[in-house]
Amino acid sequence: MPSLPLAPGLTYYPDYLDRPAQERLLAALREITRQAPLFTPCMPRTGQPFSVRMTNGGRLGWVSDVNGYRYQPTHPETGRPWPAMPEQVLRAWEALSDYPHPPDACLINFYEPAARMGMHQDRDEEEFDAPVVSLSLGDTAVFRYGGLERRDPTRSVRLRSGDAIVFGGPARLIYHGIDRLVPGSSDLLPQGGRLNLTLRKVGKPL
DNA sequence: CAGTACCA
DNA sequence: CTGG
Repeated sequence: MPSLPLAPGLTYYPDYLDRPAQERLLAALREITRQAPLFTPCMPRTGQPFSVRMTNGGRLGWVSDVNGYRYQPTHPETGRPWPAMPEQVLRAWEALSDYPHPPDACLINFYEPAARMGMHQDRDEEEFDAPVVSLSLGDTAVFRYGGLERRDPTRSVRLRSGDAIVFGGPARLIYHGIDRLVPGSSDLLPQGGRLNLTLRKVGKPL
């Protein structure tokens, strides 16, 4: 499996999923969004909505509302438990994470063509020994990454449908975000847009 | 215990 | 970029 180090601990796997695998994963995600509809998260304190909508699979899901960021076992609107993670996603974690326990959470972010994600760190977990594994589906995204401090210099790379990226070791807590999508860059999603899955181990293993 | 994946 |  070809891979490129973008920075120490940050590894890029171009074309990790071939087209048939992307289509199978998309079908599984449609089933998840049927059980657990996309919701619009908002910023703590201000209530400013995100331009990205999200849902989750797995034991825990990441949510954000006026009260803050957290992981919780149920959907914020339906109150039901999150659907199971797709089998494919577990296989990707086993292949890419080099971590001996399964992930607790699969955050599913849906980007409409104009959606963005500001620079942030994934630091709401307890277990930073486990990496974060990210899978991209649909339109190409301009992904920006920096260092452990907000002011550190940044670089960008385009993430295309089927690409994977792993944030591990010294890159586990780097700042990263999505500047924009490249319109019309994929025909996987009929209406355009992008799905991003991030797999995380939230709690310390028993 | 505080912490802004937002915006200005 | 920083602060709210």
